[in-house]
Amino acid sequence: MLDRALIDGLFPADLPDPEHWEQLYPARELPEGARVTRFAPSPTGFVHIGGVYTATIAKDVAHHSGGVYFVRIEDTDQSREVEGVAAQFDRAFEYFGIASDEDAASAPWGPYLQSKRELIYLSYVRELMRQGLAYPCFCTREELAEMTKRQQATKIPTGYYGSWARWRDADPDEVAAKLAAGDDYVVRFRSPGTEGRVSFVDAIRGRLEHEANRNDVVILKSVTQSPRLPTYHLAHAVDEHLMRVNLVVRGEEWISSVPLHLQLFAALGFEPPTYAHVAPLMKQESGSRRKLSKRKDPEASVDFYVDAGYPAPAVLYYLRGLANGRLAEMPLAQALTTAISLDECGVAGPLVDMVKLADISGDHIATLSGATVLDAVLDWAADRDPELVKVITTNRALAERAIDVERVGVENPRKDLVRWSDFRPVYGFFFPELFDLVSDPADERLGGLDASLVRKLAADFADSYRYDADQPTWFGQIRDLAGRHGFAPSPKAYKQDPDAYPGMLRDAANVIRVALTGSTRSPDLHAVAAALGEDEVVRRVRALVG
RNA sequence: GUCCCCAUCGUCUAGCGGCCUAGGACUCCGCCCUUUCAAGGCGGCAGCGCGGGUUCGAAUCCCGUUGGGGGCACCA
Repeated sequence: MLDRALIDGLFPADLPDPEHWEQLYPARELPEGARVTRFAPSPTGFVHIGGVYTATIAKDVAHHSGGVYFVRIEDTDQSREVEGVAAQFDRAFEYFGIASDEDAASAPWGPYLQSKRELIYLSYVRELMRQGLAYPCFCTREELAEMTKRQQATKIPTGYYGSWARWRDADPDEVAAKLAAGDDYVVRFRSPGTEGRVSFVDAIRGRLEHEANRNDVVILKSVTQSPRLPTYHLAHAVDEHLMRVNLVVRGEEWISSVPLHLQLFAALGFEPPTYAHVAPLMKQESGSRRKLSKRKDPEASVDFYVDAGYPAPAVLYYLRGLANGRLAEMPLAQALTTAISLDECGVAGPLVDMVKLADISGDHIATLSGATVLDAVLDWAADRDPELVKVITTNRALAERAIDVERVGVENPRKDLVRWSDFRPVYGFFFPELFDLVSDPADERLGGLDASLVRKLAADFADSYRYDADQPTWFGQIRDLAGRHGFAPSPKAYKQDPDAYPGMLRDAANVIRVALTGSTRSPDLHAVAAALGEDEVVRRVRALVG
């Protein structure tokens, strides 16, 4: 056992004892059964959609149990830290409704940034060392790498344990000498056991069993760093305890660490939290599947959803459905307020399905009022498409007429908007400033009709065009036009003798549609013509005449 | 290498020993509605990885196997 004075000499003289922190951070006064959960992202400048998924579950469970959810930034690896992430986090968390319930100004359990908790960790590391439950290790990274290589070569478990634990029971004099010489070191946890198995109950998976931890893991990083920070493992135990977390919702990749964490909680004299390990979001890749990757998959980042303008409720609804299949069967509004249940969470690791998300999103937008959609589009476009913002605001009345086509006063609104970024390609044609005239009669959107026929058709339409408020009368013009130019009077007639006609009514109507909208898919033509006005309709169709 | 987790239509899933000739949703396909594009309605294709048990009876329980995923860092 190391000399107490020697140990204390490694830490600031005025470092408080654990008792100090215990008193500083009171137990939370919450109703029976209340869950205190947390979301603990590391500030790498990237918010993973899987983080939103896990945080949504954590926050939901906390709130439905009368408890609290908070965000704690895990910035113990300063080398990975990225500038300006705080603002980025705030935006993303706000957008997806996973912002923290409390912060250092509103609650006494902070700081919520691990790098600001240095002294707390140090108190506990010193305490562990005083009790002989932790010790300094002077192995260099090179020595450690060499050790791992030898272990792999002899096919024995890798790690710092047993006879491989060079400094675990080193001669105190040797340790003192190294320390006196100012050698660099880390502090390792003295793992109590190398044998047996541990068993614990996971709130999602039920009883889990695992080989006990045998490794003397690093709990405090190199002394050359400032601030001198702990590893995740120690910070986890200390923070969950002091911040009075009683339910840890985290990714499945942590299951293997539970035996270690349980040892740490025991060594520290803490009550361990309940764990809930969530299955990771997956991505299909040529036959097999893998975890959604930050590097390879754009849809792994929340920015992808925000930038494309997927409405947050749609994304959240999709994610909640992934967590609890039962919620996917409910209407969106209900699913968003119904509690997620941990024991109903899937354990397999679902593939994120962008097609399904698109369906959900389209359905959701279809339920929104035109004004709501417009406001959301404006909001989305604010710093992404200034031109669109300008056009919409200067033509607000037209924009409203456009968005209301087949949305207001119909039983089944059309679902042509999946993301806010769709507004421009889908509704942009309503605005002359955003519309490119279709002037090539051989344009492929025209469906391969003979160019001279297209010209004649367009000229005839433009010459005879008259706006009529009555839809059947208005559309009658196109029907008559088609008839005059030899198009089949009915689909049936066309099918009987395709060679006798240039096409069907739909083909003729398509020419007008493309001329007016630039697309083969558009809202009802009569409504479009009404919104555009007679002059603009004629101008667009005449462009095709050449 | 070793430890752990997982396994129902292409995808998300329901199913927790007989209500299962396996239900729903998305995709896809067909039909209907429609003077045009959508939307909508109806219908269809498609699944319990494999092998052993247990049981009167297994998608459901057990074992094995295969396949997939993850951990084994002074990253979280």
